[in-house]
Amino acid sequence: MGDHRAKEALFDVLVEAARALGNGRRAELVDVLAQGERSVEELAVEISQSVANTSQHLQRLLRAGVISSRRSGTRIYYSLAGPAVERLWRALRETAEAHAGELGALALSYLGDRTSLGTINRDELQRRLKQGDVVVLDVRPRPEYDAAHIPGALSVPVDHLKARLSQIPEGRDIVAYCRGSYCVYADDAVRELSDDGRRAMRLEEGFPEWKAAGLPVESAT
Amino acid sequence: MGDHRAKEALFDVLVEAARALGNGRRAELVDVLAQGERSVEELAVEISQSVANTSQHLQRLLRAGVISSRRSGTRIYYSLAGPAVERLWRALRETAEAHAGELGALALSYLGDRTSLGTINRDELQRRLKQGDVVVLDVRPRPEYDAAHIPGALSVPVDHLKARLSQIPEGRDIVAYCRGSYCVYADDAVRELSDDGRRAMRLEEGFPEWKAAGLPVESAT
DNA sequence: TTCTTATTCAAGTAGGTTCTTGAATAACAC
DNA sequence: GTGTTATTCAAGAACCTACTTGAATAAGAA
Repeated sequence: MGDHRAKEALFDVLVEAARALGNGRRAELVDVLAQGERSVEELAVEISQSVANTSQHLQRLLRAGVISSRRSGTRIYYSLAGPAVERLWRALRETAEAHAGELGALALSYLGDRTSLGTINRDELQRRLKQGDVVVLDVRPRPEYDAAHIPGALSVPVDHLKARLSQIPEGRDIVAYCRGSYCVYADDAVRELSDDGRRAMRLEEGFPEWKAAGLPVESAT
Repeated sequence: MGDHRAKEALFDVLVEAARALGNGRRAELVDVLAQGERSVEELAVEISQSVANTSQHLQRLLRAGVISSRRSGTRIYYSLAGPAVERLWRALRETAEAHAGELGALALSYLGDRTSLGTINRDELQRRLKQGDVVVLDVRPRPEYDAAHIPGALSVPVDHLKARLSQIPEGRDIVAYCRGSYCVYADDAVRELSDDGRRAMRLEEGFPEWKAAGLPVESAT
């Protein structure tokens, strides 16, 4: 038994990644980085924080081994450190879901009422993609589409959707997807498409889950 | 887009479980509870903290949905809230391992030099158990063995090992297991058994991983 | 070189966390 | 009822965190 000092030190280190993820803004950063690498300024915009604050959060995540960075000219690009981090972030969301607690009410107030939205899961989408009777829209911001997307998906960031409605092929069902179940972009897109009289539904989860399931992925060279 | 207040609130809640796990003492509690339910006082002893402090940590974990409690007479027993928590705790350890960083040095100082210890993995242990050419020792504290253990394992808590050396069947290899890779009990047992001239090795991971892999489990009564 | 842009650093303030101590409950035995 | 044991609550001291502001680097362009 003995050395409880060394044991404490060991567990204090094991827990560093949890401390890093234990902040809403840093969790938002990880959720965005799960889509692909991004620069500091882009990330600051995504999480609605100052660049200085975002930089400090990123450094905390970096020290904890949750993300890694590379320099390209004057910009620094951050990305998730590896698949263990993706599993960690997923397990965290699942733990929160299992707890229910306030989560339901908060999700409702952020995501709105989802009961009327049609959904489709990964396996079925994959089948219908093979049959070719479906149009897939990637409604995430453009840099995330460029980093990687579902093969054949069209990039239509949700804030450009209204202007580009006419360019979306007709005669087939539309499936919109975004970052994951806590992302509103696909919901908003499905509502807008439905209002326009199109048959639209959202992919149940998001791109990271598609990729993690080992399904095919395409990226802009 | 729209309501970044509601988004912040949502992520703040998603992250509650990470904050709860983001403390070495609470992580130790989770590591013990992964073996089975325990009372407050038992847990306080395990993590070398006062009962009042342990109680406060437990309540924090409870509020975050990481553990659950049941009362039995004058005692309150805590246990992990569900399988998502086990995955969370595992992903956290894996993230720390992938980062390396200080972890290596700290693990060495707490666990000692492991290079000379023989190990065996789950699959091989299961095969040798079927052949019956191996003695399995559960060297965790007794309440953890009582909660659940590998079928056929003998309970020999590591601090009783010296006194019970003579009771361990001879002529077969010995495999000791405990809580997991960051638990020293099996290491200490293997060293002691080797010093006594027995052929001994440790199970690579611990009981929770055995159980999570869907392998058979046995419990007292 | 100087200018520009992206990022990081440093210092300060408001608020949160951890552990301690001693008192308060809650269930049970007598 | 009283006494006993297990657990929780409350208040306080030392320390850590999150965000702000303004200055400092570092790479590249002119």
